[in-house]
Amino acid sequence: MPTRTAVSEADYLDGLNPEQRDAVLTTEGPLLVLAGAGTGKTRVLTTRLAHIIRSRLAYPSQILSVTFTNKAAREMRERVAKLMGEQVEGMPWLGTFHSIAAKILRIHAELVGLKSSFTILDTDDQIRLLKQVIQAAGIDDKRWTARYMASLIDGWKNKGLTPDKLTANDGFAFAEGKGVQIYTTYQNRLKVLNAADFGDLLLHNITIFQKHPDVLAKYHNKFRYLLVDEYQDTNVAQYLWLRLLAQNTGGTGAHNVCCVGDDDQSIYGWRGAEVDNILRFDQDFPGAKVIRLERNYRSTEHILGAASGLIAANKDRLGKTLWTEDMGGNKVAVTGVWDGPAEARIISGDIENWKSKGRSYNDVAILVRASRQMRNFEERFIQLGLPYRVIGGPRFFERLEIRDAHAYLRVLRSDTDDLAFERIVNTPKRGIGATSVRKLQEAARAMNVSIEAATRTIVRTDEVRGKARSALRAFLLDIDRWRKEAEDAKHTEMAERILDQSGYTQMWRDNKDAKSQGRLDNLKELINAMGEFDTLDAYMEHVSLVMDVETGPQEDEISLMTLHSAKGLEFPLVFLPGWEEGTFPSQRSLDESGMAGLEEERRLAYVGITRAREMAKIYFAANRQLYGSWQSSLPSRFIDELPIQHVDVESEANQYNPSLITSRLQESFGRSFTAAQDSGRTSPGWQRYKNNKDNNFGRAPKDIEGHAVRRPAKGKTSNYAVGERVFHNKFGYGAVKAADGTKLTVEFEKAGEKMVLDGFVQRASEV
DNA sequence: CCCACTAAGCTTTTT
DNA sequence: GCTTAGTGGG
Repeated sequence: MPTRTAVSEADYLDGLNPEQRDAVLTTEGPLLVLAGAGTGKTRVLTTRLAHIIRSRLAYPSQILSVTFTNKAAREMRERVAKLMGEQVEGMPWLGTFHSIAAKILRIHAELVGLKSSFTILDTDDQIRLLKQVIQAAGIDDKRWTARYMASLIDGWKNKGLTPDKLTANDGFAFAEGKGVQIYTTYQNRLKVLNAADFGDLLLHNITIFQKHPDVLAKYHNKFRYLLVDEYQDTNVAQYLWLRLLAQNTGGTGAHNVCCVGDDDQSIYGWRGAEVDNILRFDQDFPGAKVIRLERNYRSTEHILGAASGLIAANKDRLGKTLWTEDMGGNKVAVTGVWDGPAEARIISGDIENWKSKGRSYNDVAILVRASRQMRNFEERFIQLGLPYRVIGGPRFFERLEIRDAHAYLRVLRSDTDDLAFERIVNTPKRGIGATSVRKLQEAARAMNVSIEAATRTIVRTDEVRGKARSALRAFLLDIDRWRKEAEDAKHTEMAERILDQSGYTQMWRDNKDAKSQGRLDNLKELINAMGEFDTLDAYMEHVSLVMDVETGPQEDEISLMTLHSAKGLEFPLVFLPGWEEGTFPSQRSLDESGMAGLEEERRLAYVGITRAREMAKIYFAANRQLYGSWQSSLPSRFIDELPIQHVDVESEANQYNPSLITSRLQESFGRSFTAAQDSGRTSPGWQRYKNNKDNNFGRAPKDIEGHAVRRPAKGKTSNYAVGERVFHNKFGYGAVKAADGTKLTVEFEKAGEKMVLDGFVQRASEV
């Protein structure tokens, strides 16, 4: 047992403000740290860990610290190590919810009917397995797709509901009343396969803790302190798991649990996160201390003021008042533009301007609501030759070729991994068709053995004939040989050999698709990634839980990402395009979740603005192309909610019809729009592009000047008369009710009354 | 077994 | 409008 020693000269506390210091030093009892954006949350977390260890309140191995992402866990580990110097032992219980749950489950797997060597299924495996279960149940698999059922089951697991707990719930309302049956069968299949999906990791932990108090007591004794990052993002299962562990830390009946989070940055409600968890903290842990970190070290007064004013419109929040000593600076700029391409032109121009002042591209981020909005920017950047990187998007380990390669490695490791075997038995094509595979599955079921075992039997009968039979025989021989060779050869060497000898790499070499070369490169990269681990087992555990790959050294590049991926990051200059009703707040979010959805969208807006250190620029377009067709759009309500004293409003010169936004914006801001210069055709990058006639950028400059087609004639009044019947691409047919310049009020037959620009309608008679 | 056509659907993302 | 998954014909 470590003994408590007073720390006289605690240099690691230097430079902390009073609240931060309080959060570090309040080690005993439940503590909620409400850490606003940019208030030094990670610093507090890591210093607190260092403090607990340095003061000998606990050994590193007695502290449980959970995060959501591997990135956060990695960062925390690195920063604690830095604070502690070299002599610190590792922190074995610092990791993501899932990696820690997996670690615990491997120890007690048999208590839930698994073996310690269980495999962790990814979403892809999960869906393929569910497909089989749904088909076996004789349910309409068009109406109840495997993907949909997987999301239902995930949802139940996120709520901590095992099949038996679900019956009291609404499990019968799905899949022709067989929702519970599907779920139960799926869970049984997982058990037979000795596998767990991501949701199971937590759920099995909860089951074990609830049914085996002796096991739980062991962890109570082990963990003296609990630390949770991003508490606002926890779902019910994570909450239950935590509650169970927190009941009795150090075996003393204490609740030494410290949760850190920000209710205003809860943006994952759609994947099961419960803001309620953080709002309710002091009820869950009576006597909890709450510390607010409100001093912001990131942004200027105006950025903070704009963000705070916006988030104040939310009702469900604990409330914080962020402040900064960084007074002055630029106001948040709000700019109206004509359409998406114009938005990309203007922002690109701004970025070139920034660069020409000696600042770097790395300082700049463009944060969008939905990834489809990235396209305009990418096209423009490519034209101008501006360097950029897209953050997020499809991840390395989720790629088809990587999953196939992993399936080969899984078969190498285990002769009972049915899902992996099925995946590669005919990849590359060996002439083993769906019929043959079905026979193998049926045989396996009948004999109650794995598919590989069933295959070994069946190739000696006449059940499978001809090419399929010889191919299966050859495949089994390959597998046997690989397993034998793997006893001596290095795992990277084996992987190369298997991919080669199975014909898998050849398959991609023969494929004429443009993506094939990239896939081959990825396979090489995979071997590299494997080389960083000593054994195949170590590598496989890593990939199943750490679905990301270390990013290499940074070039000087503009960052392009979604608002969601931007959480936790900061940039001197932040662009926030697409602030239009329907796009942001997202219509779908509003339709599906109503007021709660709107509040989450608003929190997303808050996250966006608070990423900026020096300058935040918001844009809205009058016209937006959605699902192929153009539609006119209105500025986001969030723009109206920005406090006027922190905002500057401007509009793209001669492009955004100011009368369209008068009602909303000029009233709120009480002033006219100033003009934003569209440097689209004068910027240095555009000059470069124009001078390089031979450039091969794919898109004709049509997009760059092409919007003129749609622009209503300037200074003219509308050609449409009141009462005239018109057609609109999105809203359909309607009658003109009023005309104000080029702005028409139309009563549409289906869509009701809308205000549209006359450039968007045609005479009904001319359609 | 492969390719070509059609239909559908279409935020956000981690593990 | 564009991608992806599923189907049907050759």
